[in-house]
Amino acid sequence: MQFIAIHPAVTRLRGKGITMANDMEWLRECNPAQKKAVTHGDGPLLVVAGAGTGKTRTLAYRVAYLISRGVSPDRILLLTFTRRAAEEMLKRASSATAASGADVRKVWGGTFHATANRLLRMYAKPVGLSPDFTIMDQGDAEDLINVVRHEKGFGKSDRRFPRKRTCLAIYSRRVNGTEDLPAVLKRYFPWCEEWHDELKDLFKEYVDRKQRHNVLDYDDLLLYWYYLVQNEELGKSIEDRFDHILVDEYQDTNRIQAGILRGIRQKNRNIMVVGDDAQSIYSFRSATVRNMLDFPRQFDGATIVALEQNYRSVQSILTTTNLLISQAAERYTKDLWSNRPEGQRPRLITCTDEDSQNDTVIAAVLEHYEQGIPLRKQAVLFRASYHSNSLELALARKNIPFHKYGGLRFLEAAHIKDLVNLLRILENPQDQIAWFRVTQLLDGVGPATAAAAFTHIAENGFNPASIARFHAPPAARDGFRRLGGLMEDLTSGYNKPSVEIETICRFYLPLLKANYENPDARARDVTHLTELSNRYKSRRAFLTDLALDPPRSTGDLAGPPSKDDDWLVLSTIHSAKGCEWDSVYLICASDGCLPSDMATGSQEEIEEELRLAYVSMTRARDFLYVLWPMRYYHGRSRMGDAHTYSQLSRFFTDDVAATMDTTAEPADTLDSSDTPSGISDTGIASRIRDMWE
DNA sequence: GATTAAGGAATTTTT
DNA sequence: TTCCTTAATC
Repeated sequence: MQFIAIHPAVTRLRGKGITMANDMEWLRECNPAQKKAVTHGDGPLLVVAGAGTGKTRTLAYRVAYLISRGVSPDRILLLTFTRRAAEEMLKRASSATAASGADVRKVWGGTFHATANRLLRMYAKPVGLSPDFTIMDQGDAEDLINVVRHEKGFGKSDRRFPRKRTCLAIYSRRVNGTEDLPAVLKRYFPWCEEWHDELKDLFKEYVDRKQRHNVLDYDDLLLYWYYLVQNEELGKSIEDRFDHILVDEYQDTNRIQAGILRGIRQKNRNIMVVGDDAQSIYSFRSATVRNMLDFPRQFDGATIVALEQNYRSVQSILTTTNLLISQAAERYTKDLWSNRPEGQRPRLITCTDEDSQNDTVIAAVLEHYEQGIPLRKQAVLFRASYHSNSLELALARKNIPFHKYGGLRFLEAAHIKDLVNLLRILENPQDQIAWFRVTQLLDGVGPATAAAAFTHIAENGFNPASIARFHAPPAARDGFRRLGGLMEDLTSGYNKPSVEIETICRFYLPLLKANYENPDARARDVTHLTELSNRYKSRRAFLTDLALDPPRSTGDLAGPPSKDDDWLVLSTIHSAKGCEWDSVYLICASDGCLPSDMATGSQEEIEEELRLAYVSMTRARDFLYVLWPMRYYHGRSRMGDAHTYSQLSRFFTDDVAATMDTTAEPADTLDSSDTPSGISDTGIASRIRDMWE
């Protein structure tokens, strides 16, 4: 025991260049390229890591290596795409360095946004923020934009003003990229160009409003951090905190993020970035692979290491995915290879319609389950959240438990927002959006009364309890009295967040029953939120985590699934990033879904869709199924059978399909039951279309 | 004048 | 299923 305790000091004394053979047993798990990255000395390092090449392992061991070389854990900054990814890496680093007694938990690990939050609270004063700022999620930001938009009277004309979501997207593009507003509009939102002046006005007021109300949106977290490090003194202070900076998923960072890194790596050039240009799928968030490509220029003398051995997939899957991604015009990473056996060829399955697609997926999932692959090692992936709607119903009918990741999340449900906004009022009574939302829950209160109520609050020094004295219109008086009572209860003393939520529930649950449909399911969500809050000591930490690292999955529809703690994973491709499963089912692989009809405007957009297909298929270890329905039903089935015919995604060219086993599901309707099996798409339709190209 | 109910439209991906 | 406008009602 004592030996272990003095061990870190001993290793530090040994200095550089001497390996600690016993310590680094785990280095043997690395292949030569990984080892080169892990044991890299000082200076910038770019790791180009293809899918499944052991990126997590490399980053984790790099952290472990640095610590075993005497770097203090709290002087390491590990930036990842999700908090889960950071936790996973630190867990592995922790077991590798267990003997040294170093506390890996002290590593600064997390997303850019979470790190920004932590730093901005420390440096709030010099940045001009109050340290108790609250963070708006996307929905809040949209609401604030909406309020300003209505105040300004935009949208009153005969031409339709952009929707609030679009407004925020434009704003976000503008601040995260390098283009000015006219350029952003022209390039990404051409149909909004006529609104340039109004939008500019809107954004000006939006920014002003955020600052006055002491709230930050997601973009602000990065922006304030960026401007913080532009200040020479403060930038240096942050630079000095970190001996080493490691960045994961570098292909999905934007210009601001790269600027932040440059700002805190002026003198100290110890920075390692890891990425794969073939997996860049976040350009809608202004991410650009240019960051990766420009890295060697921005950090002179950078060492470049490429990881090309894939440990994840069987060779036959790689054959298909390599061929698929080779269609990309711009590509810098090489083909991947694997030592794993040939394995089962990926299957390309044509289904008559969505129902048949659902049946096929479920049958295959169950078959693999019978063979011993638990449900949680199988995943159904899709381009857009709603693509899984009918599958979710089918799974629920068959009592197959599932969790869905991505898309509409827990936090975006109206009733959860209500509760969170009640908490947010307590945390930051200047938060206008929170007040708007909460007061409009009351009977007889609309935008006008809500605005008057907020003015009242502002005039009373933002004291929440003062809402009780607000002169409400008769119809709303009772509601305001009860809200006032609640605020008095809540501000009368300190309580844990979970206690506050319970108090709030006594006020809120009756409103929930009155205002929403299926109140029972929603009440269950409320209970779930209460349980979540139990883990937190402070309200601020709870709210911050909800905004920056929201609960990601919903498993509601399938009833209480956790019976045996096993569930099928349903996920958007974006949310599947970085994950792997034994068996993967890519559904809705038809043109219009993947590539999405929304993203076929330019060559760049289509290429990003191709990379999405690539990301989804490279998640698979042993089995890969690609399915597409020939027919989609829409409409509520009232109108008979309104449907459209679709085609196989353009990414599955004849060449790609030739590396897969193609099957057409036996049709169960008369009109197509004569289709000979084995023949899917003869390409006739596309040839007919080609005449008009 | 403000609220609410109702009808029609549109619907990517996420920190 | 949510968003947004319009029409009816308090």
